[in-house]
Amino acid sequence: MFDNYNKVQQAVLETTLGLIIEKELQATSMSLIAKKSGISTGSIYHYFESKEDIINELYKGIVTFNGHKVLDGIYTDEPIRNRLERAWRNLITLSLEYPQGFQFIEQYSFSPYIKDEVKQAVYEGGWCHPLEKLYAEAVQQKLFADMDPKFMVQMHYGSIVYVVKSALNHYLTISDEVIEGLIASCWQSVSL
Amino acid sequence: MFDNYNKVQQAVLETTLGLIIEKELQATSMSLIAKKSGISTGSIYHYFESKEDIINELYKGIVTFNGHKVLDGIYTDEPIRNRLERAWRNLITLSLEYPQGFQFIEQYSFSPYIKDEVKQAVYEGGWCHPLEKLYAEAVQQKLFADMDPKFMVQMHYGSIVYVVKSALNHYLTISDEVIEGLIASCWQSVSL
Amino acid sequence: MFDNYNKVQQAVLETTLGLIIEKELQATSMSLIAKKSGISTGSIYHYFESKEDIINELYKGIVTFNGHKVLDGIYTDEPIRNRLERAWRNLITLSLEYPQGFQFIEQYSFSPYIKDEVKQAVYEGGWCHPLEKLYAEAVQQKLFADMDPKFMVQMHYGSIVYVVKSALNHYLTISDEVIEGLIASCWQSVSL
Amino acid sequence: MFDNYNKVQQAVLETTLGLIIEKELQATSMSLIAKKSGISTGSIYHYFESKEDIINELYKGIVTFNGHKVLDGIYTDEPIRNRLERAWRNLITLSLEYPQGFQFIEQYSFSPYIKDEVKQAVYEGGWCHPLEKLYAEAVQQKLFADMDPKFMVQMHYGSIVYVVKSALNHYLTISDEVIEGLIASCWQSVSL
DNA sequence: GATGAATGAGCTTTCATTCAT
DNA sequence: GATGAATGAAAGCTCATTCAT
Repeated sequence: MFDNYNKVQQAVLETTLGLIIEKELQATSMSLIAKKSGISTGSIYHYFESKEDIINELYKGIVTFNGHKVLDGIYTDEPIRNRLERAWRNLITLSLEYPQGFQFIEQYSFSPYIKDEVKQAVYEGGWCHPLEKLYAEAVQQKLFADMDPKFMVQMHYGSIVYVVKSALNHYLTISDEVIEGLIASCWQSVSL
Repeated sequence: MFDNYNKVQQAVLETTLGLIIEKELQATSMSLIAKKSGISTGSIYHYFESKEDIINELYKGIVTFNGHKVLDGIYTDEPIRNRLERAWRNLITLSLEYPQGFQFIEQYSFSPYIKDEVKQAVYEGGWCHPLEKLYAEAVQQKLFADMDPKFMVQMHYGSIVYVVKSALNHYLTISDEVIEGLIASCWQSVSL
Repeated sequence: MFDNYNKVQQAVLETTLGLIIEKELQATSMSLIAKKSGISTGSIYHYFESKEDIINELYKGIVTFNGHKVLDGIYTDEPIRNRLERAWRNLITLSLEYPQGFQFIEQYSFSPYIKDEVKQAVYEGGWCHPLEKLYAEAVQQKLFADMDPKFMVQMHYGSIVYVVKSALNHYLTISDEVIEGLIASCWQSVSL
Repeated sequence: MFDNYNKVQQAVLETTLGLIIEKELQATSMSLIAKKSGISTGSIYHYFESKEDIINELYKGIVTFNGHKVLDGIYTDEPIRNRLERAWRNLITLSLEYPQGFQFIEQYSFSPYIKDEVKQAVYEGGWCHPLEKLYAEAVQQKLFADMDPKFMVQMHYGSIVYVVKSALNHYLTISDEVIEGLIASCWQSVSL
């Protein structure tokens, strides 16, 4: 999941992610990360500036990883609908396959612990912009109503996030049928 | 916002909410809450069992408050569409007027710090069930496609949450037009 | 056990004794005493100056009570041996019947928490002096070796205390036979 | 006194012992131990699990130390009387030379703060068993009356403890003569 | 580069005591 | 005389971070 980092950093980031999801940020101490990852605190501080730095790198790493997964296969010459639906399907699959990363982003995208400059990455360096372009195209092709693509992306992203969240919280059960309904509803919600 | 609590508890809950949103849970120490609320730590512990207890009461209080606000004016004999759209409009207004409560629920509904029994309140004691009933009616009246009301509520809730979130993060700007578009999209997304 | 005190004081002293033996002095808080005794903290402070005062009164009260019990029936015109053995038997019975008072004195007679002036009560206001007089008589009657009565009292008191202590700690089992052996050994240890 | 421990642990244990005797357990705070021992609280918690752990290790350490001192020179082929009297003399010397350890055991051997498993050490890992064997031999050799060796050990231990205690409390003065009288009385008390 | 013992500020929580009612 | 809410200093303990080895 953290391909841009060296082995030590990967071990730290993966261990930290697991601990934060399992126990909460405040219960995830450096010494616990050290013990679970097998890296001494001294070494952790050699590769990361601080605990805050680890969390922020984690955030960046997950957003980057998610971006690649979501955008996988959307730069084709197929019709927009196929490509857009593929993106949303990618997002659903990703969230269910990597629930820790999904939960982490959900839980900490509002947190003051994540620096504002890093947060921008979610919106600007992530998959938002490419998707917004797809929406803009759909508007141009008169497929979608003339609304701000940014707005539509957030709206649909929210739909998906909450259905997945409910599934992870065991409030809903996700089936193929549900996924199809979700994707169809997204499309229909803004169709002309 | 916390009408069921006495004055001391209200002061503590309101102060805590403000601090958590401003600084993060882990940076919100009891002594800071005491100093800012003007209640001594001893008194805080007279009214709350622990820090965890404060956070959980905060959660419960906000969910209850939000529930009343969202459901305000939906038990009329108007057509379903009016009542459902009123509920969503209530939610949007509420989230923009009380952004701290909104952010808190968003950030901590996944947190292990909130006890599972308290989390259930969100789904079961909150506004979800009444809204699900409205959706079930709409399905029966052939207004909506035959999908699980729980699923539809979550989907639409997610749409609204993410649009509001983007606005609070200054990624989007919300106008009346945006709100109308959002509500219309929700309705259209599952309409037959 | 605390006949010289009023009802409120008695309730406080008895509750405190029970709690200290069960939980330790440091785990016996004023609020716990208040809750268990049914007396409010305010009232406790009306009748006692401080927590330290309660403990010291407790000490005095137990020592006084024990003194009466031990000396019961020794001011007769029977031979010294009968009277002395009766005193020791009284002590054994007392310790087994009121183990909490016994333990408390054992545990706290060294404690800096008990004021020095109060501690003197054990030696001087308690049963030590009367017993020392009996020993002095026994020395005079050439029953006992010519040793300091104070020394002999402490020596025999120690014997009894440790046998009782071992019984309370379940290291020894006390039977009538054991008690007879103990008393006989005390007598024999200093006999001429 | 605490040879099995490293330097930091020794400093902590010795400082703690001194403070507890001087001020009482509840007045001996971790920060006071840290300040007086020159070890930071963090380090103390690196070497001990908790305050309770320190106290229990203290207890174990003293009991072990005392055991060696008391049993020193009793495994010879001299007559029993010499060896037994040497043991008691060792105990008296020890208690007067290391009064803090002596007082600590006296004061806290009843305390719930000391775990039951640790308390057993006093009776079973300490010097009691070896001494009980000596007594059993003395019984077999018809030197002593046929009584439970455990009982006799406790009885004599109590005699010594209380004479020493009285001396430390300045109620008695200990001289060589007193010590001789004490040892002789112990022997005589159960002699046939 | 790697280690983990050492630090001490700061955490949550308790508790003896006071005092308005 | 009785109450118990209120106080805040101080308790035991944790933990991000440093640095000698």
